[in-house]
Amino acid sequence: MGDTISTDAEIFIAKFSSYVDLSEAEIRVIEELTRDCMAFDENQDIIQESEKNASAYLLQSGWAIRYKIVPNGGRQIISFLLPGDIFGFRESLFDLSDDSVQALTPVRVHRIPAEKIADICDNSTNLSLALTWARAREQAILMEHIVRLGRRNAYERLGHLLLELLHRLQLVDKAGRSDYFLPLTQEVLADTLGLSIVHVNRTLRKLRNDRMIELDPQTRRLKIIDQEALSERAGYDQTFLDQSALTQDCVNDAVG
Amino acid sequence: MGDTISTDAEIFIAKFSSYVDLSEAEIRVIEELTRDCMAFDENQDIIQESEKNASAYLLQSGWAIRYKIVPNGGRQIISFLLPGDIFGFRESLFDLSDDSVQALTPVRVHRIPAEKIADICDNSTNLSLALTWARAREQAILMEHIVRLGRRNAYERLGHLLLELLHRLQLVDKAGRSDYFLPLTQEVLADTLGLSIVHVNRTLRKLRNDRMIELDPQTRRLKIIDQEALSERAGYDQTFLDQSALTQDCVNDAVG
DNA sequence: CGGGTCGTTGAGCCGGGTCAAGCTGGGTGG
DNA sequence: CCACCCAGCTTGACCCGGCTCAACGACCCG
Repeated sequence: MGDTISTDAEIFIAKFSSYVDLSEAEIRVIEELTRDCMAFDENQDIIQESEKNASAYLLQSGWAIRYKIVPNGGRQIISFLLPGDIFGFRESLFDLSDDSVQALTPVRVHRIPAEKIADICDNSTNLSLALTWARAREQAILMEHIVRLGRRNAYERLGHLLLELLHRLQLVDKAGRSDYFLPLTQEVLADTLGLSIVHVNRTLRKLRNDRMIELDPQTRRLKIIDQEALSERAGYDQTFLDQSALTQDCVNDAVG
Repeated sequence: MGDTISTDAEIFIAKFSSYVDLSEAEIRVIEELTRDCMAFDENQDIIQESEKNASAYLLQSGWAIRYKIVPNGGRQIISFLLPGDIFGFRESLFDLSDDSVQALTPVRVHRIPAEKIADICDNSTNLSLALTWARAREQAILMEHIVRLGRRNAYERLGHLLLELLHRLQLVDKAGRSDYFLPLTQEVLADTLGLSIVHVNRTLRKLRNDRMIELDPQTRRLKIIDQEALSERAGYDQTFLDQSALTQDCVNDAVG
């Protein structure tokens, strides 16, 4: 993550620009939104369970997770929040949302009060569309996670997740061609994939032995050696992430 | 489902009314939207994989599933679509959405072209909010499904799902106090819960033996004998479905 | 130097999968 | 009206992927 970003707005401008043409004014709006910023430490909660908080957040840097605790004490990680992601809007609609968002690494976010969101959406179809698109994409990722949990074995789950993270990070320029910084403990992987820590450990070993990945537990650098082979083996199809798949036709239809 | 609905609009009006106050004009919009209607037979696809179709659907009657096929031939059911549900909007944003929607029973839907959606949202904050809320709720259900698959055993998964369906059906007046018509084969349950057919069968038997449920495979009538006990046993908390949890504060914030 | 967090490995067990067979009831054609 | 078929349900026997328990190792930090 040693890249240099001149302003915090850049990552969001780049992300949105890949599927809509932003005007000068819209770019200025984004720059204003990203002017002030909140920092969270590792393991600190960003949104607490049952917090009534009508605002959204732009994730500037670092990794976060959305998770729920089940009655018997277990934790299920629902999704990863990566730089460039937007979150927290849905929660604001419910009095009680029983999921929480927590920083996995030091994190920087930009908070957007709900009234500002409404204001922005009213005044810019492009930005309104961007928000709609971000939510649609988030939903596609959740659906893929359901398939991963329901119909894949441990080896496939791990391979599939590692590929998804690679591609999501690449879209925001936070990964190399085949490697990235993976700040996850084996416990976090286990709680994401519905597996035990021990089995995650053994499955990672298998992936290493098969020369699918290289992972240095010290530096936390993950390298996917053969994306093609791993995609095949894990049943990975990155269609669900493609933002280029948004056609201008659809855009026009959707905004009327 | 022998209830009498004077017009198709009623179910949606009732649903939306539970968290926003609809104006006369908005009610007329809904009535117009539900004027014409498409019918699908059992097992017929409503939205095909990779269909580029910029429209949304209101589900009037019947059950449908959203699912994906995995490379090795398995099927994962991602969600159930019940009367009163809205679907198909997200798909319209992507060129390729790799999930499909299929009727489980005979189904009636109202199709809404994308430009009409945009038009409606522009002219009614209430209806725009309703759409936003419906999406948020759908996402909450997906998240709960992830927890179910990742951190619960077969017994809990089944119990949890049967309770969720009861409560969702009750909200649209399609279930009794503790029983409903469940048009699902054990294969459908298996593909939803990430289990094998055989194990679903045995687990249903356990639920019956424990006097948690009664289920007649012929009539397909399911009765949940002790909701309290089953909720406890399955770790079920219906918070994630509560629409009353939408506070007026939030509404005001969200629409600015 | 001691404690804490995370990773690693072995041994044994069990929840749930697989395979295979039989059952049941409704639908269809002769 | 019966014979057959077929989809869905049921049950038994066996197996295996993944879990649990337990111990140990490696590193970091105070």
